[in-house]
Amino acid sequence: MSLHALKLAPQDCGDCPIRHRAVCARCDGPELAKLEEMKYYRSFEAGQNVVWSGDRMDFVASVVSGIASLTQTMEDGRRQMVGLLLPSDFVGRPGRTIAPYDVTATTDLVMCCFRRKPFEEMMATTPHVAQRLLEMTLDELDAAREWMLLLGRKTAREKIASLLSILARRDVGLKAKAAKGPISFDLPLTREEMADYLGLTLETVSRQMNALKRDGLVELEEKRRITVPNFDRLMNETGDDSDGGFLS
Amino acid sequence: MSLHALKLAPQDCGDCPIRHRAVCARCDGPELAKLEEMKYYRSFEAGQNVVWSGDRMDFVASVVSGIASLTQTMEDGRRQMVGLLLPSDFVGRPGRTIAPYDVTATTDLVMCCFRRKPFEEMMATTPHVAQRLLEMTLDELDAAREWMLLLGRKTAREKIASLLSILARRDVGLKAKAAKGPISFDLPLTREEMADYLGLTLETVSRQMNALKRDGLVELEEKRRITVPNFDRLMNETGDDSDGGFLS
DNA sequence: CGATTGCCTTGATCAGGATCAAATGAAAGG
DNA sequence: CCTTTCATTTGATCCTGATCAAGGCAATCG
Repeated sequence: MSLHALKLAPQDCGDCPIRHRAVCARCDGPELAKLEEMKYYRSFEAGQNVVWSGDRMDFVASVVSGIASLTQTMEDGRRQMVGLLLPSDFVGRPGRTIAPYDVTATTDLVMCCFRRKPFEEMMATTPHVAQRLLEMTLDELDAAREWMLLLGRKTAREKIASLLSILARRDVGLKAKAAKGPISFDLPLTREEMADYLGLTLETVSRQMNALKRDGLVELEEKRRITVPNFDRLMNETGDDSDGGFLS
Repeated sequence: MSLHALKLAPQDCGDCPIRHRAVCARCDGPELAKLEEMKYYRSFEAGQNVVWSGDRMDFVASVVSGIASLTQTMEDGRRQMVGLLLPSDFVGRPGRTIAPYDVTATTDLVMCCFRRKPFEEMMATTPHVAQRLLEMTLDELDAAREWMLLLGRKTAREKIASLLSILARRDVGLKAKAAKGPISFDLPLTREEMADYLGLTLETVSRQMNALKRDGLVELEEKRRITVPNFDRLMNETGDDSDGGFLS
């Protein structure tokens, strides 16, 4: 029986473009058994809320399948996505009981949960877990800072191109990128969610998507099905360095 | 003899508005001695560069005094600040040798450094240090996400008000905030640095600063000396929830 | 002392996205 | 089949903040 969240070690998926965020990549003795017995699963439908900002959250979890988003909302309704949780990403902060953001299932979602109290106790006695969690958190911090550059300084077109290239990489892997073949994938976000991710309005997202289509940078056969004929040409629109230094 | 970075435990400075980020708040035996013998100090003048993005960085450090900033720059020169390091903040990522950002001394700066290799070794054998570092990193991640909301969704005026209220809190503490008296502090940033922090141009920063002054929300006797007569009125301009849930 | 330099302010104009409004299209339901 | 709903597109207009261009002011230096 598989312990999803715990078995994914980075070295197990060398090609994967996403930084895997297994809770514990290195422990395989009693700690794993302890985690195994405290875990449980929860499923959510697309659009369903997982926790509200301000709620008590007495579990930590990692995403098994599907996508969840973290969003912040201002009183007047302005919204900003601040995190996008992909499979194997971790959510919940040891030591903090109140959720600081809304967590929402963007697609159908399965999470592997651990009650916070025993998880924290285990962390205190198992150095590997704390270290792995630190690594993961540092990766997330780097991603957040990349995102800050996007929000603060990129144009609408660059923002869209950046998001699409992130999703393309995630779905297809760096190998495919190197291969320079066309890349196809499903957009897991609505126009509005994309707008919340990018700090734009949904109208601007729509217009810029169609602009990229007009310019032949992407093909949009079905509104939510994207094909990128030439990844490098898309990258040129992102404003990022050509190498796209994504992983360390 | 003081081990600056290590002696600051959160509970030692209850009033301080800034989340202290001591490397090790809880260890006080052999680990402290080990850290003590591997530490060394480096000083920088205002404006001086500490590391360039892409450089090899074979130390980790914590800020003793002064302010440093982390910035990202695009090829065409657009710049975004992604971190502001205040005293007791930590910089440098265990496990990563290449600096992902430019680190610059914004004011005169003293840092307490540890060579990376021995620091990492110590981390591996001292669970408290990894746990403390995890806490600090999670705090930083929360700050980054707050910052993302600012960059993505706030107006120029709200951005300025937010920055000023952060600085005001830092310099004076929550107690003073509660006391509702006027708050004075020195701006440690130029208009351009503020702009890079906020995702604006320096002209817009200048205009909005003067607008806040005209509206009586701040007083600017000397361009870099700020007085906030009524903190709550400034907070109302930030767009944040009134409570200003700053710490946990 | 005048010249230079760095930082800040101010003004005029422009443009990228936001906003408001309406239409389209596809899927779901009665 | 018609209606409803939701996601998306498209159009017209507006406005915030960017851009371009000068000018002020204080500190520093020759």
